[in-house]
Amino acid sequence: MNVSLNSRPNLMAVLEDQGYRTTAPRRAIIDLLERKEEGFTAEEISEELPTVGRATVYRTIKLLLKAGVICKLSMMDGAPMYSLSRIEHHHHTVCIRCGNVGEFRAATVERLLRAIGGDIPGEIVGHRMEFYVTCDRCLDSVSV
Amino acid sequence: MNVSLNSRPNLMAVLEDQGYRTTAPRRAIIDLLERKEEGFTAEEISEELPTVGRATVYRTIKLLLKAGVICKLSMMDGAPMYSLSRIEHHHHTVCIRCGNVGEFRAATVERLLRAIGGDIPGEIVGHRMEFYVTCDRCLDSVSV
DNA sequence: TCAACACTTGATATAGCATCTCACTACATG
DNA sequence: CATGTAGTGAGATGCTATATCAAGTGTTGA
Repeated sequence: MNVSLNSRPNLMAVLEDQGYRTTAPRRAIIDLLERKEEGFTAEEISEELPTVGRATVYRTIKLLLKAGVICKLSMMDGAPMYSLSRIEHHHHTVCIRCGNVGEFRAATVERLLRAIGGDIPGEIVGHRMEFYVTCDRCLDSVSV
Repeated sequence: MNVSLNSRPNLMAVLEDQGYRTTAPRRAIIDLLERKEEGFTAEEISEELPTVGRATVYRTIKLLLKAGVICKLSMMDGAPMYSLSRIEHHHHTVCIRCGNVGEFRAATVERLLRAIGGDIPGEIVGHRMEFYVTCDRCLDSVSV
């Protein structure tokens, strides 16, 4: 099913709502992102759009991050990558073989966070949680 | 066995066990780390030991990381920092005001990980989990 | 003991990700 | 459609970290 495409916000509209202008470079970047099914790196976007300056790529990514419509996450070795957000508050799985990014929203996680709040001294102001996996597709390609 | 009296391992001994030589620069770095109560950055170590080359600082940190006696973690903005490991498998709290790093090992977390294993397609090979807090000390200093 | 060899080191260059600078461009509003 | 300003690109710069490589230094074995 193709729910994912429909459930994605219109990224350009999100930026417009924040008072940012619609410009050709931003549109090019966003069009590219909206066609991506997987996670992506900033450098990859920059390479695929040679006419757009790197600074603009990073600037636009930053705007989208602040708007909350994309997420920044890390590969297991710390290399940064980005991914479109499909659901409100979620966490990520990153395949260490193919780089494919998944999202999940387990109620268990939310319960955990509340439970841990009591164990931790001080006030929790944020968290980071990522799971590194070998995805089913990659598991198949290994065993076959 | 290289179990020291307090719960921290003897870092130099850990490296020796892996076949690495005891050298003056390594000893200097490790002595400094063992006196640190809080998290630290590589650059900070390098500045406090001007006679030791940066490369050696990073190399030694990497060895200790591989040996599992220190952890690499991220501040909320992604800036890297390191911390001595005191307990086997744990997670971190990082104070966003003072940078103090805490460790905790909540049984809840381990249960969560197992529970999530079922929800996630593919095979989990690792994870990253950090909590950003304002620690009690900093909360006090704000309210006083 | 000591020489030989392999491990280590430091200075420097380089890599990867990201931001800053600043003159120039082009969007949106009056 | 002129104007003010947000936005842009080229290139410099910053930061964390690693690669290179000649020179230095632990350890081993005779």
